[in-house]
Amino acid sequence: MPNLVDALRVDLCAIILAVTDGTPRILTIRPTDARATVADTLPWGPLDPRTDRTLERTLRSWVARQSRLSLGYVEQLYTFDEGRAGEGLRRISVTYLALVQEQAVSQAGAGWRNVYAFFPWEDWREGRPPVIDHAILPALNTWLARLSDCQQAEQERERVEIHFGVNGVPWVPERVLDRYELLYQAGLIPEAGAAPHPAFGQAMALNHRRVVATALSRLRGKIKYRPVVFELLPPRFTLWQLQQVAEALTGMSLHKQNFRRLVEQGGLVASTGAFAYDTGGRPAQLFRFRRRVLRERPAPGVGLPSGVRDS
Amino acid sequence: MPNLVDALRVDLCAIILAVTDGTPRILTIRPTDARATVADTLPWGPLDPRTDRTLERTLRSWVARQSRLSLGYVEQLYTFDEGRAGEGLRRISVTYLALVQEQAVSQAGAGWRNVYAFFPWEDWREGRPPVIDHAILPALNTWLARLSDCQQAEQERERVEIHFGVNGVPWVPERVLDRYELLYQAGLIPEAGAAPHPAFGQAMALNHRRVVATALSRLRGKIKYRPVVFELLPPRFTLWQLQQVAEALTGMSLHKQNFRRLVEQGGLVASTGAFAYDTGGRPAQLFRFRRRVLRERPAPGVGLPSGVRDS
DNA sequence: ACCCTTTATGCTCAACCCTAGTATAAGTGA
DNA sequence: TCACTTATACTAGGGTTGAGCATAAAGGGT
Repeated sequence: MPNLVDALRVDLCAIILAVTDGTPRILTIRPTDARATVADTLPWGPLDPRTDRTLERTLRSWVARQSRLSLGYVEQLYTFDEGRAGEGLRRISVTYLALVQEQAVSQAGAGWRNVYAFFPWEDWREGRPPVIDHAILPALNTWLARLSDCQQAEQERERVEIHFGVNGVPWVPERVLDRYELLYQAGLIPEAGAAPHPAFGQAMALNHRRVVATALSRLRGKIKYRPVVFELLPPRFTLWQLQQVAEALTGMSLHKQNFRRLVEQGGLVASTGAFAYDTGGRPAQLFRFRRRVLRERPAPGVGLPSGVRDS
Repeated sequence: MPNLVDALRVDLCAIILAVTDGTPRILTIRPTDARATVADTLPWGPLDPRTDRTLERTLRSWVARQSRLSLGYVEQLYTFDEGRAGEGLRRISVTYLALVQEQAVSQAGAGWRNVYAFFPWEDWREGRPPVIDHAILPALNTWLARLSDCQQAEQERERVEIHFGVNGVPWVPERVLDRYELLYQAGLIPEAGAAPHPAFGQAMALNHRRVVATALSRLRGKIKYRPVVFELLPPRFTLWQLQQVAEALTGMSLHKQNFRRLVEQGGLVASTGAFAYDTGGRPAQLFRFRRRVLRERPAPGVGLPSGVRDS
């Protein structure tokens, strides 16, 4: 039996998400390597198998070291096999998703980046992004046309339809990862180091863009049955703030009155009695998250996006 | 910087699930170690970082070696930190969930075990399992009573209520893992090697029972928005077979007529024109899964259990 | 004071879906 | 034939959702 404990490293990688002013942002680290055009990375670091206590704790400490952030809500996302790097080192990376309220980061190189800069086709809040019809679908179609195997081409065409909402297929926000992988297989995702493409989004180092896609997929799914949005909000918030966060994550606009009815009748929030006066119009009640809802309802979440836009 | 590539091993672990005659079963391996009362394990094996190509491929080959099964549908489940074993070896295990149709396994030691033998409190198909009120809640209550810190006791009491459906809180099938962890923390889960407890279920080796709990949680959640059940069925099936599989997984009985309407109107199945005559009554149409539903609906799944029982 | 703009919030109607049944169809075996 | 079993059709009532109209309450300008 070969020696299995050599040439193997486990890395921990964090995607830290916040929503400010209706923009979902992730924390990135710009490597201080001044040589080439280095792409941003997510905060990450290796596990020391002898001294580190748990995976999550190690992750937190790497994040603290690289960004001085202390994380609250954290969940494990996915474990990627990175294959063998140059000198034969096998890398496995375990990724985590953290939700925080955006805060200034003083650490050099660390900063917040708009998620939709990496996935321009995912933001439907202003309607179907033109980039889909102008750039993405044409590129996918030429890729399909070049496929020689007819049967496979048909299958891939179906994937395009399903994931990008063509021919009457509805757009499904959660399919972020499927869309990313489709574009990747079609050779349309610029590699790290390449110039950012206005239609296909900014690059990141390593496979970090895939990690972000995984996170967004998971989050868009989870928001519907778990009250995770509240991790991104201050303790007291207006319903409009809540809605903006939900919209920022799902990339969809929601009907304001119905959203209000949903969260209020759903018992997700309770009024604090206080008001916010800086709304520009009538003052808005300040609400707080009602933890008790967890007892009352099986799957409390904020309304699923039906693609409706506020007038 | 310390040498990080020593004393670390990544294991791959599979939970392989099938449903036969309304019983959900998992594939277990009985170690051939004849010494002590060895508990069953799931199929697993270490990753060889130098020769193995991908995590999933390695997993498949371990399963094939230990049970001669060849897996179809496989998804990654969770990555566990197993801590340091005796001699300082740090173990990480990446677990996968596979869905198959049950088939005979000839390999020595391999066999199928009823999932609910490990989690007797999770099967509500015959109504609320008596074991909850007779054994589990009393044991949890004495545990709560012993907690000294009053505030923590209140929090833990709330967890019990939420997860076990006390005081009008609805029973939520997906919370399998939460319930397992609660019982574990309360010291009520027998360790591997202990005699199986009729109320708290059979033991498994290592943390494998936690892995199974994780899998069941995931599956019960996923069944509602993804057509995963069909992986467990033959290509042609009756609606009653389909319902039995759904019930076996969720642990809930469903209203037959409504279930039929749901899957039929939902476009999940299509009639094949053939009939099954061995039903004991009127012959039943044979259906097949309608793959095209993936195009039409955002989240096609089989109806959520509302705890209704067929008369 | 009055009007206009802005945002928050209340309310309604119709379409749709789900729940819990009742009723009927089509086999089997006595 | 009847009794029994399972499959399948249909329906009445309640709840939820989608979409829009209407009103409330602030600020600013005149």
